Amino acid sequence: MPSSKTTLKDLAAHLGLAHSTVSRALSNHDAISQDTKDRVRHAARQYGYVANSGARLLRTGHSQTVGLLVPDIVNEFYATIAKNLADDCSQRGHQLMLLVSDDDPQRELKLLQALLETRPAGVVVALTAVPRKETLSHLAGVRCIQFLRVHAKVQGLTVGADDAAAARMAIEHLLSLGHRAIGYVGVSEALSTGAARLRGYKETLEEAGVAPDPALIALIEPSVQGGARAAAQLMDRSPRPTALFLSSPQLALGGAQWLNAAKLRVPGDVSVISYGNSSWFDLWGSGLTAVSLPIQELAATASALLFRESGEELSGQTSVLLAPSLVKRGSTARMRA
Amino acid sequence: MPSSKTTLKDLAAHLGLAHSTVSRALSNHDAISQDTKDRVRHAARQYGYVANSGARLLRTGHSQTVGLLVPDIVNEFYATIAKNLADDCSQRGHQLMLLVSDDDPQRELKLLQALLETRPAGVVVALTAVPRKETLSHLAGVRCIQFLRVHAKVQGLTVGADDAAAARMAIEHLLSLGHRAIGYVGVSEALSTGAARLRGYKETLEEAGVAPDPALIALIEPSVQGGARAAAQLMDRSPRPTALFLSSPQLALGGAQWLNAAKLRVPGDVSVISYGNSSWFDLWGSGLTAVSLPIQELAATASALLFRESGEELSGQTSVLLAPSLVKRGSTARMRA
DNA sequence: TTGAAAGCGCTAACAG
DNA sequence: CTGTTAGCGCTTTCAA
Repeated sequence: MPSSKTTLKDLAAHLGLAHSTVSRALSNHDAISQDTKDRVRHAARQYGYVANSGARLLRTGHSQTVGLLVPDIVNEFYATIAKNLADDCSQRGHQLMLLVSDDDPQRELKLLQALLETRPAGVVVALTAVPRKETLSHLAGVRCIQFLRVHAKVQGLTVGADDAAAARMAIEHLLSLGHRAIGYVGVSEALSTGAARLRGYKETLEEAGVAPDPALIALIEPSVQGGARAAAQLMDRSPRPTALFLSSPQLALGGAQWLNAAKLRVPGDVSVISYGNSSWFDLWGSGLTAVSLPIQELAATASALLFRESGEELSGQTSVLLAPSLVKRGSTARMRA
Repeated sequence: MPSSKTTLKDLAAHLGLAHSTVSRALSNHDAISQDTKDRVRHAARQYGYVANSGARLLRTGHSQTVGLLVPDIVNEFYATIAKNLADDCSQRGHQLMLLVSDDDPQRELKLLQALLETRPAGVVVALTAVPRKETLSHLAGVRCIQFLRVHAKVQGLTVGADDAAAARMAIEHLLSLGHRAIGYVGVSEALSTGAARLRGYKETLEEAGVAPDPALIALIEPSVQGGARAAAQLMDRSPRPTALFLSSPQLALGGAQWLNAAKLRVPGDVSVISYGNSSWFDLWGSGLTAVSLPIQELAATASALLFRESGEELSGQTSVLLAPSLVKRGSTARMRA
């Protein structure tokens, strides 16, 4: 009669063993005879024994739980890190707790508190722009990897993309095609990613002798709707920008939808370049030129760092910054005279 | 000195209270004075007290953990149910454990076993095509909602789309445009979804007096690469099919990429219709016609059912089947004479 | 190679 | 309204 109510003691009683012996057999302890292990495992299977992780946690003081805190799991970036973490967890016998903050600092705090109750082995986080103070202090007590978004106040390792370099790459590409009136659609500077991209945009323009025009900069929440609204705002001006840098895949999606709806021709009426990767980038028109992130590699790196042996110490505050690359497709072209 | 090593007893000692009183204060028990609650909460905050969920689980016998078992979290369907579940969990003070099977039955079993160790409140699953027997028996002991994919052997509620009706809708659309040689790209019949869609395809053709041609049916693993390969296989035949039904968004992505690469014109050379929803469907060419799922509604329903009060009993084996709808875009056209 | 025993931190029944 | 007490199931010494 299989039942998850069976305990170690039940098994032990059935087998005429001490429950400590059963425990050792199940955890494959050296000092247990193969015969005993076999008998125990058979009985466990027969009874449908399922260990109680609570008892283990209580005894050992820590769990095999790993947390992943992200603003949005539908976003391909975060889904990819989730996939990688899940893979590594299942290989190593860890569990993955998913915390979705929806970019709400209060919710983020609540989720993190609940995670800490499990005494997790570690956590990978992409924090909200302005986290609660308690969130930060909670994070100080855990092994923590920051993914993409980086807060200076959080210690631990950091895995991200070189966002400033990415923006620079995008703008240099547009400049090389003769564009000067380049619109920027981005997210709040409160986000490390938003700040870095905007900085890259401005600096690159300035170095080329083009003064950044505040009217060509639209900062907005990182949603599809936001992208559409920002594109509308920029393209409805006159004179129009001749090129657009959409600084995230979400924003790019909204922008692309709006451009389609507005019947603007790309790159005829406006060149468009995006940041990031999405499956649809090579499907839209003649392809959407983009500065691509090594997203898979970023995710794999974050996961590997989380699970690294404490032997291979990296200095207290280390950051891995991966370089983006330009993928030219059909949406950018030389500016018409 | 905040530290998550502080226990209830520490707090109690500091406050000169019994630890049971502290416990009650923290869980907002009725029979505790407001003053005591305030003092306790203040002290807890001050000491950075974090409860030990293991001790609670050990004592109560159940956790607030909810599991989500899916084959692939990058897939938008599953990411959406994850988002919905995460939302509801955080509202109700539950935790979300993410189990990604990668469509591997053995891994699926391992993940489920680990989940059961937490004595979860429930689980939402999209099982592999042929799960291990133990997986099924484990599921019998938990509150379980099947999402999209349905196994007859698993009891509990079921939330899915009417896949047969969806395929029928797609094929009827193509038939009405004059197509007869309609290729089908789908997944294994071992999956309930794969079987239902193929059945809808065949039956609809037969009812229209068209004998399904086995050479026009490509069953393949549900990946982007699979979609590309299947499209190639079907379109390289001669005579070519004049229309293609791509029976999942993943397959559609692969198919679209292959058609682009092969420089086939859509709908000029071939009409294409897909199943499901993806952000890029209206961005590809003049738009990809699709039979759309109420994906958000499905996810919300599954989550709501999981959290339903046991009061609102639904009969033992109930299934919610939501209807798809046809979204006409530019990729389907009347067959050329 | 196995057994005996202690105790992790919490909740809840019972007592006051 | 608060205190006392027992015990959840497990791991891990220490003994044998």
